[in-house]
Amino acid sequence: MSKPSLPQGTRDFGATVVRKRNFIFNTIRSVFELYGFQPLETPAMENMETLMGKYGEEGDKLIFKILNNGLDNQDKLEKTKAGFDKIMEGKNSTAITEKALRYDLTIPFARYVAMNHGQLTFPFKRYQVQPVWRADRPQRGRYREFYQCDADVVGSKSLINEVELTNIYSTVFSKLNIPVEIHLNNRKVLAALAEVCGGTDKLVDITIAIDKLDKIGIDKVKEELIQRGLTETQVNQIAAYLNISGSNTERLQQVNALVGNTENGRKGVEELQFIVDYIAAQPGVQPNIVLDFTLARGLNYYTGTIYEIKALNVQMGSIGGGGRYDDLTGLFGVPNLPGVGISFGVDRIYDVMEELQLFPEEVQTGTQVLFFNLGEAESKKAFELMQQLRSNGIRCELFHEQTKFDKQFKYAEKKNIPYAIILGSTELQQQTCVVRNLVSGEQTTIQQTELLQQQF
RNA sequence: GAGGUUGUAGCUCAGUUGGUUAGAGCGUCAGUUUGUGGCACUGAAGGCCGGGGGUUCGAGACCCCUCAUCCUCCCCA
Repeated sequence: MSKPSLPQGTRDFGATVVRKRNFIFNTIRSVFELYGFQPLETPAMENMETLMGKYGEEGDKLIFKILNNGLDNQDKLEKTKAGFDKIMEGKNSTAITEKALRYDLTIPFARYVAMNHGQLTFPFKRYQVQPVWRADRPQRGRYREFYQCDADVVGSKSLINEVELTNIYSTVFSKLNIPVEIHLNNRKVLAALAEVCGGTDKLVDITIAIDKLDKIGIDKVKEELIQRGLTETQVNQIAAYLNISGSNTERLQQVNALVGNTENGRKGVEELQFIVDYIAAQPGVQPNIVLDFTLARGLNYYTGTIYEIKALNVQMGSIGGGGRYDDLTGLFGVPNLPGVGISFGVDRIYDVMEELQLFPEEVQTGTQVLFFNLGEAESKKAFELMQQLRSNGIRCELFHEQTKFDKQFKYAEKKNIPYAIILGSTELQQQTCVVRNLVSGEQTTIQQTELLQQQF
């Protein structure tokens, strides 16, 4: 028997980690609720055809497929073999696999909306916090099983939704104490850039290349653009676009000068302007918005605003992203339902908070009070008192067996329990107990009847 | 899918040009005379050196294969 192990890219979470993760989840959920979003949960697995073709060619490869049961059924041998041949050609076959693990939360959401659009009240605002799976190669900040926290609004074209989502990002990260930049762009601006230089068919090539700007630098981007078949004049135009800098207002002016003469460019600029102005006018703390025209994002269903969250002071990929899509449910036969959504990458947020040491210490308090076990009659009394404290909402436990003080103290210390209640033969007789603060070392003897009034 | 890194005690790692019985720190457990922890001291347990094959009188070390791991690219959260 070899040592037990975990599938690549998956993790166990111990008590400490779960508490920290829950702190993040609870913060995000509470903010979603604050903005009027409602919870939704969908199954871990979806039908293959629901997922395939939605994430681009690369995406399809990264979907975890589930092998059908009963492939050893001799009656279906021919069918199974034919199906396997198709798989070998890189195609899919429902004879071999008809289910797959959820790859993100947006497509299952779209599927849900398409299935239930008759019953839903629009605009429909939902949030969803569940794990997703990708057959990616794991590395720093990347796992094969990880959680996403999504919030989407469908059935509304209003840019106020974008403003709301921006504020959700800002509120969550300020509650978590993570300094971030909220990068904003608009697909229409990118489309306009392609129109102005290179033609619309070069849109994908251009976006892939310029998305890498901060990683590989301007010269390499230029190289890549040439490789992707753009002329030198076009590359220079794009370089001018990438050179846009200054305040958000200045950036908008510059981009407008470059692409504002096209319909797409005009609209994209207008939309970004709306969001920036709307937020600037709101009271309270201002979200840290950065207009970033190099931002592209892979998912090809985005059509308008796109978001990406960059944590400051740490080397980490984006910790959140999202965007607007004109017609997500169209893929599932329900056209004309526009929407916009955002996503939080909890696992990366966790890593960032760990690195910057941002978790509050209170997160780790489990048991508040440990009752010492000092004998049969003593522990019976302690048990009784413990139950009373519990009914008052105090988290406590009784040491499982009678043993010397040393062991019981050390147990409390290991588990970070702040209070010990000592009830030995003397206390039993006098109907008292000793309450000891394990952090300060102070202790007092009180009547057992006073215990419920004690502050922990 | 392409390239690289590292696999030795529960954890972090030493281990010399190949040479007796493979080490340290931390952790675990027990004790320092049985009602007050954190410190200190003493002691113990714990290893098919990732797995398989090869070279050699002799392999933790060298060679081949394999598995796992972490990282980079691609892509993404």
